[in-house]
Amino acid sequence: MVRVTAQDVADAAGVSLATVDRVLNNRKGVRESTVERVMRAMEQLNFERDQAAATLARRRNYRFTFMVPSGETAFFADIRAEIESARAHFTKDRIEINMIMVPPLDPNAIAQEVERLGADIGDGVALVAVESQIVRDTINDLRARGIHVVTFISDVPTSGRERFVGIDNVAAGRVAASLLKRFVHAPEGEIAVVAGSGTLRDHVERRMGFEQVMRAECPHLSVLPWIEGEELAEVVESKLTSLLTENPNVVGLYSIGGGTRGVIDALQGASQNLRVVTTELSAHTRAALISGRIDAVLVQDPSHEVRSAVRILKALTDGTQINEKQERIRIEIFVRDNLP
Amino acid sequence: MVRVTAQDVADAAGVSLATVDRVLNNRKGVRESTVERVMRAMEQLNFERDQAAATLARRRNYRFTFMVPSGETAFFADIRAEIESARAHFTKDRIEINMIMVPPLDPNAIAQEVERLGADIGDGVALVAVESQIVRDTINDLRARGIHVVTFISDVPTSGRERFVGIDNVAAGRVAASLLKRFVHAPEGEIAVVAGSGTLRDHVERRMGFEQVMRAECPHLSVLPWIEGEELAEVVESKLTSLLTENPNVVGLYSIGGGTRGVIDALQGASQNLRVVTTELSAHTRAALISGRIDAVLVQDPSHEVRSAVRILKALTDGTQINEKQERIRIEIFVRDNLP
DNA sequence: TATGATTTGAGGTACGTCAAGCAAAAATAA
DNA sequence: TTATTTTTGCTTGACGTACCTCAAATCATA
Repeated sequence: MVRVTAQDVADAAGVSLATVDRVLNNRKGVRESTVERVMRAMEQLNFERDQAAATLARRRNYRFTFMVPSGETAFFADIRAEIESARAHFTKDRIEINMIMVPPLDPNAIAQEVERLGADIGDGVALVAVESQIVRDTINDLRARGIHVVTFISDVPTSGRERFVGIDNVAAGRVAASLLKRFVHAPEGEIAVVAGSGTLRDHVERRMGFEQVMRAECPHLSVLPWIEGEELAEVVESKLTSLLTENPNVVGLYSIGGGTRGVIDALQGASQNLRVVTTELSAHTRAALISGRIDAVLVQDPSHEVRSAVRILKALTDGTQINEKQERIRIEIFVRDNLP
Repeated sequence: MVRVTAQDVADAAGVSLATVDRVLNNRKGVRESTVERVMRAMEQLNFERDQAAATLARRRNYRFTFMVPSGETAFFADIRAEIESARAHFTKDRIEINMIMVPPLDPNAIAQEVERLGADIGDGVALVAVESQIVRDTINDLRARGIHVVTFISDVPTSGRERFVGIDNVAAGRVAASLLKRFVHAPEGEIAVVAGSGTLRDHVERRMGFEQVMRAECPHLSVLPWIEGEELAEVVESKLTSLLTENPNVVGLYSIGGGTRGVIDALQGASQNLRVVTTELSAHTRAALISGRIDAVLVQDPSHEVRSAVRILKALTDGTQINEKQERIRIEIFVRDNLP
């Protein structure tokens, strides 16, 4: 197996190495017809520039910034830990990762941080987006400056972000409904929903998906007005406790995210016939899965998401292809027996 | 961020670059005390050799061989396709992948192929192991020759293989039981199990896990003697059809692997109260999930497994660390709504 | 045809490591 | 002490690409 080098391309195209180099790095001063000739040669020889050698020669360090909410949910704590660990891991690939914490759910904070960082923001940004015009504008400004942007966990599809790294949250909601539909044996009853925040697109979408399926396929189950827990365990617990007292016929529960600990605490005295699906894989949900108090947990793997965001940002700055299969973020279903 | 180079280490240790290089590639001719001094310097400076530059300089091509069964199950067809795709994908990292097909379930064939290949087998091997002394010996011989070995999909833990790339199959069986336990609403009934082959350790383990949970937690469900389908759709279909006719009270079904198409065909006329968990994500299982004829599919991601095996073999030959989180192969649960 | 602008070639240096060979220094043996 | 072996330093040339300069060739325009 012999690698095709830029020199080979030069020979094939009948030009010098310097010209191939100019084409490769689209420097100016090459006639259009020559560019095409070189391109053809590259295709024919199936030339792939050696990225390792290139970054070596370039003395290039990739610099990416992660902007994540400073909130205290278990999930974002995980995310931050994974970013730290990725920072260490990726130095060997000359990738420098910068983590910026921003107050959660605050579009202005994102915009301000981006402004404050200026050029220090590096070659690319991964940010947990909040649905807002300010964020859209910020993203578009970054793109206009040639900085790559991926949204992360929570998307703003209508912005110029190049990619979204995360799960399809509508589908996640549908999965939750689909599971509860199968888990709940009662011929009729109520379903409780503990919502997280309504500002992040992800939670809204999950609820949408959940209700779609419930409405369409579970006429025997009625979804109660959802509880807003503000992602705070204490709030969740007290609200859920009173809901369960007031509605003795709750047979299913979906916790959309944030404050899951409160859900588990509130379930202490609940009926054994109450089937539960939550999000977040923490010590609490693990214990509850093992004890059988909850039935399934729907998760996105933070470790995978961080790695994926880094790889995608690198591919974007290198202008190389993205391996779709590798970057597919799964909606993972954990039951007691496939806990990692 | 400045990279620490071998030259920096040399300066810190008060030796020349050449000596650092000797230590780095454990060449002989360096006094023990000097080796230690260099090592200390490397630790202090937190030196990480630049693998990219190293492979570039070494003019090294990694060569790995995948030995996979030539069988016709959808799963192994997928695996082979993924290996092909990995072969293309990894050339840019100077990794050459060789795929050898061996007759399924035949330990001698594996041994013979290894012998036939000789040194052509390259730097490492990934093989779908069959439980057998011959295979154990073959693996140990390879290791003795300094060739790295990982088992793949199906393990032989008592051999000298350095890693197993695949899922915990006992756990997979437990998951299946755990799901069926929740899916089945009937107060009592029978559970049918369609087994694959008994020679591959993976299927045996899945059955173990399944029966563990069923026995311990589902006294109201009795597991019927399992059907041996020999991984052939036709055989599975006919055997399962007669089983369902003879046992009208079958309320749950677990298909362990191989010939899943036959399962689906046999289910055509079955009771709507029959809950079904299978393996393998194919066009057939997809369609059946969507139609609701089956409830869940348990899968291991072939694409991930192949990439993981390659990365692990590379890390082993480089002597670098393995990123455990990245290499965790998931027991994936697919329902209708999280299909990729 | 002369002029200037654009395009191309040639060549060098660098990136961090590997892999040699040879000479010098140090340690060990006689 | 001298001879021998072992250890170390020094140097050089790759690997494939980037990036720069300078000169030569080609082209367009007046």
